[in-house]
Amino acid sequence: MNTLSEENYLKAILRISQKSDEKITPTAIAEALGNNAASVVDMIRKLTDKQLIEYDKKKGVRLTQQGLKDSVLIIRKHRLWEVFLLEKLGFHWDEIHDIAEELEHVSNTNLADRLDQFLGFPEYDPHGDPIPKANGKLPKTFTVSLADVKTGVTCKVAAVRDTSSPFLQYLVKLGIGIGTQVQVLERIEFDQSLVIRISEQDKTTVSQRFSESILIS
Amino acid sequence: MNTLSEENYLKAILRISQKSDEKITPTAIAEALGNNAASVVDMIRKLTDKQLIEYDKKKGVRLTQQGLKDSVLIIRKHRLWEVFLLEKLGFHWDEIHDIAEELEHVSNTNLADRLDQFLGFPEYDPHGDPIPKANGKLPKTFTVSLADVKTGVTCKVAAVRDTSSPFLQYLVKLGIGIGTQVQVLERIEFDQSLVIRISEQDKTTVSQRFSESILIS
DNA sequence: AAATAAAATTAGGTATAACTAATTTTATTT
DNA sequence: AAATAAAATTAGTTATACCTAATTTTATTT
Repeated sequence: MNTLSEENYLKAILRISQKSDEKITPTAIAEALGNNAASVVDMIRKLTDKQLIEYDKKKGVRLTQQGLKDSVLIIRKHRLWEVFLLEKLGFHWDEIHDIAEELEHVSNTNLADRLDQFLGFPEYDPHGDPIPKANGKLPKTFTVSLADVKTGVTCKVAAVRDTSSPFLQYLVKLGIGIGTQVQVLERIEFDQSLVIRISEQDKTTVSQRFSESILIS
Repeated sequence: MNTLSEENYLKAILRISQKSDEKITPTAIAEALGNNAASVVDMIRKLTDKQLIEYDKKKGVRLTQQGLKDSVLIIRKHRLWEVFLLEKLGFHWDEIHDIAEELEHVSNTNLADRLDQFLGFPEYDPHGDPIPKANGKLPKTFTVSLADVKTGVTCKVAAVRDTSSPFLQYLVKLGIGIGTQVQVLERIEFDQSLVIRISEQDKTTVSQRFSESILIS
């Protein structure tokens, strides 16, 4: 079994690898976890010894088969618990991430599968992220962000790239949730901010960083 | 906030205080947690500094108001999660304790109350133990054990004092659950074992240790 | 290619929470 | 009351997982 820290490293490595295809450096992991790079080097050694990752200066950090399996399970549990917290317990969008960060480490073998069944085998979590199946397979993921949508086009919010409270609270304030229709009205060249229409509401302007955090379908 | 270890100590202290009125010694805590007495002395200092307990060689260890509040909340979470695991996820009687040991440490402020509501404000957990209310109050507890029942009397199983897998699996095998009718047919003087009738079944003999672990109403 | 900057690594240190072994204190026998 | 046993405590050690500071390696400029 893996410790809490080990699990958090595995999860971070998986998330980084999903975000881009660049090689995963100790610095990137340090940044993702808010840890010192020296600590990361320690943990890389530990995870390598446990055969959960492989590390090569040229290729960076890679998950082994076992490491991938373990980290996908953590993500699976995280997202299932998020569905549970929102749908069953009535928590708000911006509260569930932090609680799921703790719940994901509860370690019983059957827990994820039973929870999955109890929830009716959901495919996406409340942020639109795909929930890995029991066999490790992922439903299809959305990768086009609102920032890449052409002017005039109307699309639907499919997922969010940022699960932090401030971001999600801002979305609530704007009236944006998963499935909300958004039309891109104008792109301001100066700073790539977007003028958008959210469902039937008045126009709003949002920053580039904001539009990059919204994935659409 | 309290660490995982601190929480486990608080919980152990509460449980010991509920079991008997004798003073709580470092040795008793060490035994309950399976730790070395020296470790317990360290932790007593820490919890005293945090004003969660008071320690006096004469009076032993006592929970302060805050310590009591914290430890009751842990027990509350533990027992609520047990109900969830059994009723909602379909885990068996003997599986839920260990999972709840992990779940009880998840720390969101509203989690226990929301879970409580979701479960319909249950009063007892699947082992018959009373679930502390949000205000810290306990439903009435059963304290008479099967070992104290007079010969000939029929009673109902209200709770179990032991939540270990082997014990619970034995209960399942015998056909005993919370609410099961049990009649005491004979008490063997030699070793205080009991001959009992479980609902309508044939007679069985059970040991003293066994009958002491069953609380009745 | 040399100089500089950035990244990775090593060395050594800290806090937590456990441990063993030795000692002191308290309780129980004789 | 002295002897013995048990309990509590202290002193010192270990593993985990982090840290800072210094050094080495690698990458980027000039």
